[in-house]
Amino acid sequence: MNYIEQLAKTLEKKIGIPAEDIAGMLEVPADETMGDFALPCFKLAKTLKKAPPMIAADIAENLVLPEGFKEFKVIGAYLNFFIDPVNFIQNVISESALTGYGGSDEGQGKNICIDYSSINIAKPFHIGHIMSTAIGNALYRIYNYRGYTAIGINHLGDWGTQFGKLCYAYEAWGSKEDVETRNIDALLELYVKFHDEADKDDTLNDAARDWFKRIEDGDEYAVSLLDWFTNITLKRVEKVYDMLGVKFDYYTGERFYNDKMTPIVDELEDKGLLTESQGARVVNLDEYNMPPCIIIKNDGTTLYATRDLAAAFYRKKTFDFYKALYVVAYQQNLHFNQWFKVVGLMGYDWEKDLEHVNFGMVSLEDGTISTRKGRVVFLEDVLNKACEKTAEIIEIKNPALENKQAIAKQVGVGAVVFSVLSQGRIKDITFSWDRVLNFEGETGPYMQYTAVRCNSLLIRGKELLSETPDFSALDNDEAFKTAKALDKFPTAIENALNKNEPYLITRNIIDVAKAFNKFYFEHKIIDENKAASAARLALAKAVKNVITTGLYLIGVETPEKM
RNA sequence: GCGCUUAUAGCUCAGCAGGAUAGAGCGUUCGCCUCCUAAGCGAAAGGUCCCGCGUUCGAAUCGCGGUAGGCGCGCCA
Repeated sequence: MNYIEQLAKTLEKKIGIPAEDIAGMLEVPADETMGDFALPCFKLAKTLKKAPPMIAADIAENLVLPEGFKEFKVIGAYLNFFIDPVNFIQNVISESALTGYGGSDEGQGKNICIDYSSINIAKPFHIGHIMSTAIGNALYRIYNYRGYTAIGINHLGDWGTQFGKLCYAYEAWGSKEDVETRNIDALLELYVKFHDEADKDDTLNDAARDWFKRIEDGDEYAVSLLDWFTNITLKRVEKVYDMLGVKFDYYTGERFYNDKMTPIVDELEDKGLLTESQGARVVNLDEYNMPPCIIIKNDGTTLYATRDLAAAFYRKKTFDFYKALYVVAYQQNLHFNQWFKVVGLMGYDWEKDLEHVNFGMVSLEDGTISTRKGRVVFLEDVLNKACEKTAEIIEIKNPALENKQAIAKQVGVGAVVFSVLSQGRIKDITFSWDRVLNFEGETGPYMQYTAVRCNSLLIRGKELLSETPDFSALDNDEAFKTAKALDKFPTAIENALNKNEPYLITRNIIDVAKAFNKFYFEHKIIDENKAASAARLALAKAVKNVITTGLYLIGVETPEKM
C-alpha cells in the first residue's frame, strides 16, 4: 500500500485540489515524533486564500483517515499524520526479508559500460586507485542488481612514450631476474632512474622515443618487452583485485585502441570538424566555452582524447551501450567534457549517454601522492594492515572463532572499502591510517557486526521461525524506526544508481544497523513468548538481509560470524 | 585571468527537487555486560550552516555578488 497516495486521495475530496498535487505537498517530518507524514498548509494559502493554520483546522474537521493510518494532529499550520506501526512493520518485514529486495529488472537488455580502476602498467597500485576501483565495482554490482548488464572495463594505461623509457632503462640497467622477482618495484626503480639520468643527459629521451617507435612499428623484441611488463603488472595487481573482490570483463587498454583511431580521425576530417592550430589538428570548442580538443599532435601522433574517442566508438559498436560511465578523478573534467562534445558535434546523439563519474582526490597528510618522491601509500599495504589489525581484534574479542584468517580478510578489507564508499564521491580524501583502521562507530565492521548479531540470533532461535509471528510485539519506537529504515532501502538503491553515488546505499544501511542495534539493546529478542520472539526474529532476519545485500552492492562481504 | 568544484560541531561527513528546535560518527567527559556477540547502547559538552544581498509566508538548501581551499586550462595521461 502506498501511504502517500491513499492519504492524498482522501485529502483530495476535503481540499478540492488534485490528489497528485497534494501528494507533492506531503512530506516526511524530520522529527519523527511529529508524525509520519505532514501537510504544511502554507502551500495552500494562496489558492484557498486563508491563513495556513485555519486551513489545517478546516481540513481536520470531520476528517476520516484511510486504512493504515492511526491518527492525525494539527500543529500550527501543519497537519500531521500517524500511521499504524504494527501494520507497517509487518508489511516491511515481509518484503525486506526477501532475496532480491530492492532489486528490479528495469534494466533488462540494457548494457552499461563501466570504465574503472584503469591502472597504469609498471606503476604501483596505490591508495589513490581505491576510489575508481571501489566506486566502479559498486556501480557494476548496483546496475546488475537492477537488471542491467554491466560491462566492467579496465582501461589500462599501457601505451605511450613512458614505455619507451622503461624499455631503455631495462636494457641499460635492468636484469631479467630482478624484474621477475620484484616485478613492479623493480620496474618503478628503473623508471625513476631513467628520469634521474635523463635530467643529466637529454639524449636519453631521444633513445626512449626510438624505443617507443619500435613498439609502435611492431618490432618483435620491443613488443615482447611491453607484453612482459604488462603481464607481470597484471599478475601483481590481480592479488589486490582478488582481495577486493573486484572483477573486470575486459582488460582493454589504450594499446587495444591504437589501430582503431584512423577511422575516427578520418570521420572528423570528413565532417570538417578538424582545424589546423599551431601545427596540430584540433576540434575548436570556443562556442562551448572550452579550449580546443587536440586530436593530432604537431608531430602527427595521437593523444589520449583520440584514444578515448576510438574507445567510445568501439564500445558503442560492440556493446550498443545504454550508458557508458567513466569512473575517473575530477582532474579530468575538462577532458571528458571536451571529447563528449566532439561526439555530439559529429552528430551522434549518444553523447548524452556518456557520463563522467568523477570523484575527489586522495592525498596524504604530508601532501599529494608522488610515487617518484616516495610519498605514496600502497593499497596492498593498507589492505594487509587492516586485515592484521582485524586479526588482533579477533584474538581479543573472539579467540575461539573458526576461520579467523578468512574473516579477518572480510572485515579488514571491508573496513577500507566501506570508508571510501561512505561519503559522496566528490569529496577529497586525506588518507589517514587512524581513520581507516578505526573499526568503531559508522564503519564496515559495525555493519558486519550487526549482520552477524542478527545471524547468531537466527541460529539460536532456529526452531521459532516456524511459529506464527505476533507482530504486535513490535509495537515500539525501536522496531518502527528499524522498519522505516528497511523500507527506504529500495529507494536508496534507485537513487544510488541514478546519481552514480554508492554512498547512498551505505548511508541507508547505516540507518538500518543503528536502529536495529538500539532495538536489540532495548528488547530481548528471544524469550518465553514464542509468537512474539518469532516476530522479533523476523525483524532480525530482514535486517540481516538488507545489510548483507547493501554491503554486497558496495563491494563488501558479510561474514556469518566474527 | 578564465572554467569546474568544495565550504555545516575540535576532526571526518550527512542533510540541499525550500518547511517545524540543523544531524551522525570520531575525539573529549561520564554511565551501561551474573542476561541473546560491549566491533554494542546511552548521557553531557560542542554551531556566525564561509560572508553579503536578493527571491519567498519560510533559506544550510534557490539566485546574484564576494572570500577561502582544491582541480583544470594544447601537443602527458
